[in-house]
Formats: sequence, structure tokens, C-alpha cells
Amino acid sequence: MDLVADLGSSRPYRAPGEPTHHQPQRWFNTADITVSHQSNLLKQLNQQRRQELFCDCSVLVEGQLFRAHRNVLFASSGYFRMLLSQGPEGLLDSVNATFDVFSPETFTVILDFIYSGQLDLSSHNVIEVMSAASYLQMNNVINYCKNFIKSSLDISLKDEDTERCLSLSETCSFTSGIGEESSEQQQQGPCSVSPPPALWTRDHSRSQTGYIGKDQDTDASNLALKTSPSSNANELYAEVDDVQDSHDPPYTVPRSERRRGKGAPKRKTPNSSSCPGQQEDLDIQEARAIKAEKADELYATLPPIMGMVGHFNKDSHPIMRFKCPFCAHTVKRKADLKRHLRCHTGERPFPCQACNKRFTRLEHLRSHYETIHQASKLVCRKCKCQVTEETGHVVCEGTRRYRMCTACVQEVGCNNLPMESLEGSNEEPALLLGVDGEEEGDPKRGWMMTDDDDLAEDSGADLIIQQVDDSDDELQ
DNA sequence: CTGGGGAGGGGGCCC
DNA sequence: GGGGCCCCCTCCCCA
Repeated sequence: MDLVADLGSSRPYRAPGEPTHHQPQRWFNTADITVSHQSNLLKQLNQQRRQELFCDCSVLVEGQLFRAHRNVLFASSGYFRMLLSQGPEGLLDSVNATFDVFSPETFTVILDFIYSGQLDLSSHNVIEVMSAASYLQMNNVINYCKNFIKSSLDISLKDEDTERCLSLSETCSFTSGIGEESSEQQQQGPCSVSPPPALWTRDHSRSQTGYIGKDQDTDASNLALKTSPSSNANELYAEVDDVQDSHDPPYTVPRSERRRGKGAPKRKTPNSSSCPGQQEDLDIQEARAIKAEKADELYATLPPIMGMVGHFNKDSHPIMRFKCPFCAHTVKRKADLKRHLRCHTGERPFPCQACNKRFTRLEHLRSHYETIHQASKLVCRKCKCQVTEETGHVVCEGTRRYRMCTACVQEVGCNNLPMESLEGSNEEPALLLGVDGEEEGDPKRGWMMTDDDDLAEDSGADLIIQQVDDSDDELQ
């Protein structure tokens, strides 16, 4: 009997004793056998689970007990694989897992998927299912969820319709192909949703830790990861920015795409906008409000705890790490996860008051401001020599500022560099004052701007040399 | 074409 | 938990 050897082959299989000709209608395809067999096997296992036959594993989810088969869980979930293979010896005899990080309903969806290949996703449960799948390290489920979300958001049509509905679509069901369940390599799955043609999320490929793609993510997966639910907020940022002005590109596109090329047209500043009508301002504010709302909604839908047992310490106690629901990255601290999540959500809460550029972290904003707008480096821009606060003349180029030594200033020639009168030149109203001209209450935040601020982008305007008393410019 | 430097972004970890 | 520092990496510009 060479049935086994023939499995997987697409050519028709002829049973032993079968006439070799004249009865073609009795030939059948081994692929059909495989599918049928797997389907029956899965059905049998599912039946056994429902009847609690041969169940050797108990899973407690928020007090609700689920019975299942250890080998099935092992084959389906990286988490259970780790639990079964790395746990203390005693665990192997009687498996009991307890979860409080997702609901019984969510685990029901997961378990049903494991035993049936049917993933019952809806707009209400997709985030939690994805988070649970992430926790349980079920990459195929994660991918189905991502595809579900992507298809719901229709993000590939980013530029086509800014009025499109951002809400997730109605309930639908993703079906796993039989036999794909245990395949970690299964990234796209049988669902019909295809990834968008263009990526517009931030480039993670240069992440030094390489957390994406380490254990589970192929390139295709990376694409999906980057366009996971966070895309919602991400897109909102991009949308608003597109509306806002062309000079400030979406914060979520790869920098390679954002950077101005040599021959690229000069950016438009908000002030020089061709039609900065009042209605447009209102639209921008409205879009911002929607953006904030949607981002809040996104965060609100995230489960409160996204933890995972990374490994066991020498006392066989699990070490808790926080796992990003959107990628394979784990961190020790929840605060670090929160910070990390910004790279998925596109959230940039720290805008530069001087140039409107936004940053994910305060320290990046500070660094940017000090480098670009404050000329904090005591180095001559031209000859790279060290200068002091006395010898280093500050050159203003739009909102950019840098220092030049006396020699270089003379070499360039003051006539070529519009010079601001030293008297009263120390102040930098646009940078240190609020938009309404009032001084910021918190000098620490003096270089930050609110979302309502509408300051000119660095326009590369006239160069200005000024003697600056840095003590006045100190931010903190 | 290539290497250096600037700028930005992200992770780990300390306070 | 937030702020901040350090380090590293990547991208881009420019000589």
C-alpha cells in the first residue's frame, strides 16, 4: 500500500486492485483524500473535545474551565509549546494553564479555531483575539486578524477618500485551510484579503534588535505587522498631515520617502499656503479631533494587560515580559511597551514649536531643538573648530541656528549674511513665546507647541548672525 | 561611487 | 510610571 507515499501528490491515486483503464470515473485525487482525512480528523478531535474525551489539558480562563488535548494545543500554539517543553517536569503530567489576560469568549474563539479552522472574527473581538493570539503565539491567527483589520480599514485606498469610514466592518469569518493550523510559516492564510500595495508606515527594518522577523515574521508578515490595527491611528496622522500642509509629510511614512530629494520642490510653509482658508483650518481641527478620538479608541480597545511568559528562571518561576500586540517585540516594563507602541500607532505627541515637526519622545524633541534651533553645539559649522559662547556667533537660517567662529564669519562676510542687530536679538519670540505672544508658563515646555499652534516651517529664509547670550536661551 | 557626518528613531536601563 | 541618558542603527546629504 503506497497510499502514504502518494499523499500530497496531485496526481490521481489508483487504489490497489483497481483496473488500470476503462474506469476513469473511479479515479480520485489524493489531495481530496488528504483534505477529507484531515477534515475528519479535526472533526473527530473537536468532537472529543466537546465530549471531553481523552482531554489531558485544562485551561482556566478567568474562572472558566476549558478542556482540550495537549498535543493539539502543542501543535497550535507557541505558548503551549513553550509551556509543555520548558515547564517544570510535573507540568507534563497534568497540564493546567490559567489566563487572566483575555476573556473566556476570546479563548473560545481561539479554541474553536484550533479545532475547526474557523476563526470567528468581528469588529468587536478582533483586537482582543489578536492580542490573545499574540500572547499564545499563534502567528496564523494574528495574521488573519491583521488581514481582517486591514481589509476593514481598506488602508490601501489611503489617498483616495479621506471621508471613508474607519470603523471595522461587520462580523465575518476567516477560515483556515485544513492542515495549515500548525504551520508557523503560514502567513497569509487562505483569507482573501491581500496586503496593500504601498507601505506607508515607519520603517522598522533598521531596528537594531531585529525583533521583527526573528522567530516568526517573514517579509510578508512584516508588511502585515506594520499595517496592523495601529494603522488606524497611523493613517489618521497621515491624513491630517496631508490635509494640513504638504511640507510636513506624514509621520508614518518611511524616512526615505519623506526626505526631500535634491530636486524636490520646496516645501510650502503654512504661512505661504496658497489657500489657507478658514474652512480649511476648521477641517484640520476637526480632523485632529477625529484623529485623537480614533487613537484613543484604538488604545481603549487594547486589552489592559499584554503580558507573556518569556521563560522560566532557575526556580521555574515564569518571568513576565510585556509583549507588543502588534509585533514580536517584548519588553520588561509596561512603560517601555507604551513607548514602543508609539512606533505602531504613529503617535507623536511632542511637536517642535519652531518647525512643527513632531516626535515620539520628549528627549528626541529636545535633542532636535537643541541641535537645529538652539545652536547648542559649541562647534563652528564651517571649520568644525571649537568655539565658546563668546566666540561662536550664532547664525540663523530660518528657524535653524548654528554657530560659526569669528574667522569663518569674516571669511563668509557679514554682507552675505543678513545680520540681526545685537540689541534685542537674543530673544526668539517664535520659539520661546506662546502663539498668542504670552510667555509659556513652563520654560521647560517653551519649545513645545500645542496642536493649535500654526508656526511657519523652517523656510530657509535669510541668514542672520547674532550674538547670543546662551543663558537666556537655556531651556531648562 | 563612496565614505563621513548629521539627524532621527528605537531599545535598554537607571533615577 | 515618567523622564532622561546612553547606545546603536539607519537614512540621507554632501564632499
